[in-house]
Amino acid sequence: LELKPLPRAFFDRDPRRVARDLLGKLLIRRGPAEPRAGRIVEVEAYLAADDPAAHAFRGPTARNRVLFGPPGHAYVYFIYGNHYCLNVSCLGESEAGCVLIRALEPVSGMRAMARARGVPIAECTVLEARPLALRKLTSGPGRLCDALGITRPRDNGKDLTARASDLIIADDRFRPRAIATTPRIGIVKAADRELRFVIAGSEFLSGKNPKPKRG
DNA sequence: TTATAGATTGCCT
DNA sequence: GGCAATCTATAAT
Repeated sequence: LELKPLPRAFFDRDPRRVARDLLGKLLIRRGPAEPRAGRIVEVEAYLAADDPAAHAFRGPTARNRVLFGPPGHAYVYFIYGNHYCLNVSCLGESEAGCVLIRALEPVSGMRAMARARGVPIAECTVLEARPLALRKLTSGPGRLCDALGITRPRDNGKDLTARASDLIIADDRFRPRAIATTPRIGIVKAADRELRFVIAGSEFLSGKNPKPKRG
């Protein structure tokens, strides 16, 4: 995958617009071996201003300082004592919006993903078992970080738009047919706002039985 | 200084 | 469907 990262200007926009436009893009972990990559099928926007659910809502802290820096950088945080989640910062220093990457459709490096996730590799290579098995790799914000080896110590603050970065988001010209919106998942504050965006009908959304509304 | 809730997941019944 | 795991940021003492 010899794709260029998305430019910084892509992320220097309202998080809702960035979120919608990130659907269909590729999240790529480069390394010495085959790249691990997945197509973004589910995201959530966090607005910071007037968004009590956003980590940036109460201003900058040691944990969220990346959000108050330039756009296009990785904000990785640790949650529930077990999992990392990946966000991309949007807008500049004065507006700390971001987009949470919640699910990918595996595209490349599935063997390495399976290894990283502790899923039997055979399950991901036997054709019949694939759809179900592949869901275990990157369908969920914690899972996709596991699969791509994304951690806070390693990746927080990383510039996702840098050519030399080992973690980038790229456009391979894929365009989603239909996009749906729903309320964000797993939050209680501002739970009514429809800031979750998914590729309608994708088999790789988070959750057990995803049924997004049309939007 | 101590308590609690959290942008989750996987295993249990 | 229910709940434990397991750490940390933030609230409460």
